[in-house]
Amino acid sequence: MDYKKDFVEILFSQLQDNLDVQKLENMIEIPKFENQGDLSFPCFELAKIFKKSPQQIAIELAKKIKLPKHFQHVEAVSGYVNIFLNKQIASTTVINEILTKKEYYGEIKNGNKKIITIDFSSPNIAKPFSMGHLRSTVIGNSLALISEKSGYQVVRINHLGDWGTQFGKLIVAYKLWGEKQKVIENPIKELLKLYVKFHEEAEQDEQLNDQARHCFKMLEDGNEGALELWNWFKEESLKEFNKIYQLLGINFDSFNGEAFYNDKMVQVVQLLEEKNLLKESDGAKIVEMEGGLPPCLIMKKDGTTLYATRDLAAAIYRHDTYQFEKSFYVVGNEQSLHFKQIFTVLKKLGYEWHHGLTHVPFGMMLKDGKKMSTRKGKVVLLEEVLSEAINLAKENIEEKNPQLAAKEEVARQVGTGAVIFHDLKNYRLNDIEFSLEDMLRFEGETGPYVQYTHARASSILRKGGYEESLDLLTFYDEEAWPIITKLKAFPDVIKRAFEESDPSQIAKYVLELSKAFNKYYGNVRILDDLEQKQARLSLVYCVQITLKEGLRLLGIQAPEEM
RNA sequence: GUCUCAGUAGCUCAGCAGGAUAGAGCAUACGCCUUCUAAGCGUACGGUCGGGGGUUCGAAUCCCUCCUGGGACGCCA
Repeated sequence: MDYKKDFVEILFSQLQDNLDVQKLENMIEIPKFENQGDLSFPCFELAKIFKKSPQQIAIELAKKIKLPKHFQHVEAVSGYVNIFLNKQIASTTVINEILTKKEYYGEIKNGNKKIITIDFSSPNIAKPFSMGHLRSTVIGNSLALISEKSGYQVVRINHLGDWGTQFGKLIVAYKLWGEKQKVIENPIKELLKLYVKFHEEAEQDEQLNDQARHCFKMLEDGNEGALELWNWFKEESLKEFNKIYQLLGINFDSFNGEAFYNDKMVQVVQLLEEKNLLKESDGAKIVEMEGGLPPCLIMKKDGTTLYATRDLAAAIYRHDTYQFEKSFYVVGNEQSLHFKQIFTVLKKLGYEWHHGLTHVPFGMMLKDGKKMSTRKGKVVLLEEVLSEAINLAKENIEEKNPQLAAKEEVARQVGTGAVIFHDLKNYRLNDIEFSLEDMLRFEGETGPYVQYTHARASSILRKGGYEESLDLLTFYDEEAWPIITKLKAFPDVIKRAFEESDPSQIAKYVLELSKAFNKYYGNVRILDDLEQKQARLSLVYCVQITLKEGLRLLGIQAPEEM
C-alpha cells in the first residue's frame, strides 16, 4: 500500500488545475511531530495562486477531501493539511508483510541482477592494516550488501597495493638494514620499521630515492631477485590481512592487486598513443585535462608506470571481464582528483561505460586532528583495536551473562560490531577523529546497543514460546505505533542508502528502531496479556527480523543472546 | 596560491531535493531491577546552527563574502 501516492491522488483531484502529480509528490512531507499526523501537505505555495492565506486554503482543502478507509482523518493546522493513517490497517499491513517476507523484507529489484564491481579495502602490502583501511573495508562491504539487497550482483574486488615505487624502497631498505629472521618472526611490524627507517634516512640522503626507483624498475622488468623478495613480502602480508577479514567476516571475489595489471600496461599506453592523447612533458608521458584539472601522469621518464596507469588498465580489464553496469571505488577523499583524472582519460578514450564509474570517497581517520602517516610510523593498528574490543566484550559477558554458551563467538560478534558500527554510523565523508574510548563504547548509540536490543527481542520470543503462524492477524496497539512507522520505513531507507552510497542511513535507522522498541519494552509487558500475546510477539518478531537484517547490511552479526 | 570538504549543546554527531516547537548519544545530577537480559528506560541541565550580507511568505538547509580547520594539487599510492 502506497499511502503517499494515494494522498497525492486525493490532492490532485482537488488541485489538478494548478499542480501536477510530480510536483505534488515532491511537496508531500512527513511531519516532524507525531501529533501532526503521518503525511503532510504545505499550502504556502498556493497562497499566491488562490490569493488566500495558506491557513484558509488548508482548511478548505481539508474540508473537501474524501478519505478512503485506510486514512483515518485529516486536519488543517497552520497552513498544512495533515493526514493521519488508520493505525489498525497500517499496523496490520506492515506486520503481515514482514511476517511473509522475513529477511527479504525491504528487498528492491531495481538492479535486475546487473553487475556492480566494488573496489574496496585494498590495503598496501608490507604495511600494517591501519584504521584508515578499516573505513574502506567496512564501507565497501556494507555497500556490497546494500547493492545485493537492491537487486544487483556484486563483484568484490580487493585491489591490493602490491606494486609501485614503495616496493623499491622496501627492497632497498631490506638489503641495507633488514634481517631475515626478524622479518620471519614479525613480518608486518619489521617491514614497517624498515619502511619508516627508509624515509628517515632518505631525508638526509637523496640518493636512496634514486636507488628505490631503480629497484622498482628492476621489479617491472622482471628481475628475479627483486621479485622473490616482493613475493615473500606479499605472502606474509596476506596472511595477516586474512586474519582480519576473517574476524570481520568479509570475503572477496578477487584479490587482483596492482601487480596483476603489470602485463596489461603496455596496451594502455599503446591505446593512448593511438588515440593521440599522450603528450611528452619533461621526459614523462602525460594526458592533458580540460577544465583546469592538472594533467594525468601516465609514465615516468624512466619508463616505469604510475598508479594512474594501473588504474586505467584495471578499469578496462574489469569492464572486459565483468561487463559491469556500475563500478564503485571506495577510496579515501584525498584521491578525488586522481579518480577525476582517470575517469576523464577513459572518457577521452571513447569508452561510453565511463558513466558507470563512481568514486565513493570517505573522510579520513585523524589522529590529533592530523592525517596518520605510514611513512612516519604514526599508525594505529586495526588488529590491536579489534582484539581490545573483543576482550572488552568478553569482560562484559562475564559480568552480565556468565552462563552464556558461546562466549567467544558472541564476544567476537559484539567487539567487531562495536568497531564497525562506530565507523558506519557517521556520514561517510566526515573525518573521524580516532578515539579508542569512543570505539570501545557499548552504551548509547552503538553497535552493541542494537545487538542488545536484538538479543532482548530474541529472548522474549523464546520465553514466550512464539510460534509463527501463517494466518494473517489483525494488529493494533497504540503504544506500538512508533515501532510500526519505523518498520514501515525500512524499504525507503535501503533505497536511499543505495542511491547515496551511504551505509550510515541504515545505521541511524537501526538505532531509531532500537530506541522505539526499547521504549515499548519498558512500558508494555509483552508476555502478560494472554489475549494480545500472539499479536505482540509477532511485532517483536518483526523487530527482530528487521534489526537483524539491518545489522547484516552493515556487516554486523546479531547474536540471539549476549 | 588554486581546487575541494567541513564548522550545529562541554564532547561526538543527526537534521541540509527550504517549511510547523533545531534533535540524539556521551558527560553531569537525580529516579527506575522480588516482574520479559539495567549493554536498558525516564527526568533535569545544556544552542547568537562560525561571522556578515542576499534570495524567499519562510533559511541550520540555497547563493555571495569573510574567518577558522582538514585534505589534494607531475614523475608516491
